[in-house]
Amino acid sequence: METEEKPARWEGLPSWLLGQAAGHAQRLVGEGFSSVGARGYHYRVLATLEELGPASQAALGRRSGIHLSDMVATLNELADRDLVERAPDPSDRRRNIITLTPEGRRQLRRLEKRLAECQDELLAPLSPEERQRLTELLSTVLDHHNRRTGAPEEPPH
Amino acid sequence: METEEKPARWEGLPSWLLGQAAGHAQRLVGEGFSSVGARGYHYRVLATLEELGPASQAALGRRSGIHLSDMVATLNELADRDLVERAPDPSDRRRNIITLTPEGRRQLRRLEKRLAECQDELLAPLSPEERQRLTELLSTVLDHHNRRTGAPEEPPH
DNA sequence: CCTATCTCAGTAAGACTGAGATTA
DNA sequence: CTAATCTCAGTCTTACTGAGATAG
Repeated sequence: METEEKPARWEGLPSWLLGQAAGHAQRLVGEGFSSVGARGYHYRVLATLEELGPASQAALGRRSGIHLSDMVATLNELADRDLVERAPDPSDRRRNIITLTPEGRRQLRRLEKRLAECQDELLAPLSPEERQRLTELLSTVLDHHNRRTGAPEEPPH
Repeated sequence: METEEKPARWEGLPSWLLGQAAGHAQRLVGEGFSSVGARGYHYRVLATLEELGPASQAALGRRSGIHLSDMVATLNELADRDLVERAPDPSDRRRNIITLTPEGRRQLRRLEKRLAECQDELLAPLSPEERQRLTELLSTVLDHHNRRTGAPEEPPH
């Protein structure tokens, strides 16, 4: 009964498959994060903050790869929820010093738990060897393009 | 001198790798398309139109997976460039019949050429066997999630 | 009455651009 | 004067939501 639906001509293209798979990944992770009232930028800032310790917004942005202008909005949201504290730096009054609160650290633990669960759900149909293989192939592609498109490194000063 | 930059803790996660790789893919394809004044939706509509022949906006949307509301804007743009023609359907006055113009078909040929070049550039660092393997792994993941998330098929009627 | 079709306005996330104010 | 820091207000793409008008 015509349950047949031939795929559109673009559905076999690697760029399409990547986009679709990334879409599922983002949906899963996004759902996991939003189930505890967060989104991707929140996780990245909290994780960077745990790694660096108290830091300026500019330092957080450089390390996490988030633009300064987005950092402002993200920190507003995190501070509203008391997950970080924003205090002026007495030794350089241009800066804000951002500090992870105990509640922020607990939130980070929750987000990392969700994140791990999502990875597993994302790769559910693959064996451990296949998961490894996929990760390697993606890393190879990524290294190639990050080299020629300017890695997460400092641009011309 | 400290050219070392340890990756952030999330940079090895499959969901992150997928997102980054998809980002490169989208950038490459987007650049290819915009070099001839188009974007992704334009290609998808033109390709669907060539496959279906003249069709209503709703039919195009169902087949191409583009929302009706986005279809309106996309067809406005394509019609402005004389790549499609929009004419009322005399036999059902709710409908518009969309037709591919000769210039639209030429544009589609250009877009498909760009698209093929982009796939090659995207997978440049991989051997033919690796490209095949990556495609298979992605398809496996995709099939899994499309089954449980409602495929591009008709939802509850 | 109910559904299909088309249109318009708005949202969301992530990434990015530009401008301005303040201070080193 | 230059450069760094922070803030605010936009843009862009893809995808989706809701409301309304028209017509079958």
